[in-house]
Amino acid sequence: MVPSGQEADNQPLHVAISEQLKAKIESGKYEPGERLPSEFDLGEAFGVSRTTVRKAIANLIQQGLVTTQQGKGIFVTEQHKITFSMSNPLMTFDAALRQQGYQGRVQSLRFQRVKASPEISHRLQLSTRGAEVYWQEKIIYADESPIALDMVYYPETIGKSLSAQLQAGFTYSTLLANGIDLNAAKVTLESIPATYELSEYLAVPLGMPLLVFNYVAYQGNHQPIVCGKTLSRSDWTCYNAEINLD
Amino acid sequence: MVPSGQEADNQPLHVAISEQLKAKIESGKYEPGERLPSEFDLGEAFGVSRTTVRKAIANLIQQGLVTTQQGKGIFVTEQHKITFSMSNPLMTFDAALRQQGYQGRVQSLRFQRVKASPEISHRLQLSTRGAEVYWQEKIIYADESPIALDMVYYPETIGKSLSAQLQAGFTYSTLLANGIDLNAAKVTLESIPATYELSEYLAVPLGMPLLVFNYVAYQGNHQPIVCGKTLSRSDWTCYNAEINLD
DNA sequence: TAGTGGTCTAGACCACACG
DNA sequence: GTGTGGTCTAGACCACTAC
Repeated sequence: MVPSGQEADNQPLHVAISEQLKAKIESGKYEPGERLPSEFDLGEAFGVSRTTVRKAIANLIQQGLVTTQQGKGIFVTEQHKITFSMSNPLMTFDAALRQQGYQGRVQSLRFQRVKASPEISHRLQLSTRGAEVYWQEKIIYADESPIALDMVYYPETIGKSLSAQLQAGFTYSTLLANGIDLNAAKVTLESIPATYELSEYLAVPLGMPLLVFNYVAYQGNHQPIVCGKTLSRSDWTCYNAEINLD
Repeated sequence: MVPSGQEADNQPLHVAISEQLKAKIESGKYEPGERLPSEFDLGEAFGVSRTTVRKAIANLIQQGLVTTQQGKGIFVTEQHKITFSMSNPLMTFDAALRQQGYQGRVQSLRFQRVKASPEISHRLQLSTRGAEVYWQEKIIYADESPIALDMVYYPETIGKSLSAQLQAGFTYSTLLANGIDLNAAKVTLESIPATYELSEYLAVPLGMPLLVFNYVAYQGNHQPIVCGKTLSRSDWTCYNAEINLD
């Protein structure tokens, strides 16, 4: 009883419906930003219950094709993509944003002195046991959209002396402006689905992919200056690199 | 009427339930690989309908914490993570797999001569219009798990002469074994949610994050030898790099 | 006030796994 | 056969948005 005749059979109804809607989105029949018919209307159009329509919409949300707004409707996702160079680790965020036509801004959620965990001690090569570090969490915005959550650890001396500036601006710019030149880094990149907590910070649906950029950055003399991780919305961000094995 | 007393209020029931289950998983009360109670039993335990339990389980699936198997049950996800070095682009897959204790294997889905698209022509720096290239799609396995889908384009001469070997093995190993030495690459890394098609190839739920490793690899003389993209399960894979700006 | 998506229920039937 | 997750229904109420 697939209504608007289509598709191979023995496919669940909600899949058939979401695939039909997906085709309309990808072919441009529903344009980015456009509102889809309401769940009720879609149910009537396809001859199914609202529950089934909602499952179909959930499929589209998981694929990042639409978002929903309570009281307003279902909207086709608009595309953005900002590329960050791995050759100048994360800290180029502000320059990269500016260069690609966005206004960058940070919102500091937390900036406090804490006892370094063994892992952080190791990454920052702190020799004294139980040394203190500064721990910052901040949200990075491109224009008005939150696109990344940055969790950073600074050695005590740096965090203390640059406290005010680090809370107001971007990490790399602040360090550079104070004569601290980073010229090496060890990084890893992976991806995780957004938890509830992260989905609220970054205004994404539960489970949406986030890129995790894990880094330790060093000064010329191999002294670690900062480490941390940047969790960024994968629908907004991309990393690139040029590799030479010579 | 939140049953097993807990949590702030005005949180949806399905969220409260999934967060409780999540806590039990992360604290180890449900161990990796272990089966959770059935949907029916969970519904009784929490005093909610099966629909609500299913929504809670869906939340956990989206966060990568559990997987379901029809007829069998709900199981806590087991953790794996294989790290690939970006300094030796994608092609080190087999060496990296072996080194980290997995048996690597490829399954070729397609290997055929096609007319190069403008994009591929550009990436491979093909001068003649409408040149032909070899297009390969293959699935990469770690032991018995599919972990990546590799889509590769080779210039005609290479694809033709190494046809049999490229279909049977890993790209980099095959090229190296034939005296083709890659020593530079341009790469980008991003992440996307799995579509239906990809979720079937890689045996993951719809929407699970996939890492997209996009690459063009060059021979010493700056000649592009191969380009393509590797879509890998983000729960299995991680990329790292060491960066020097000296 | 009307329309939208968000939550939740109770119940039905199906497909698959296992003994 | 029994138990499991997968699909689907019909209907209720709530929260939010807009007019």
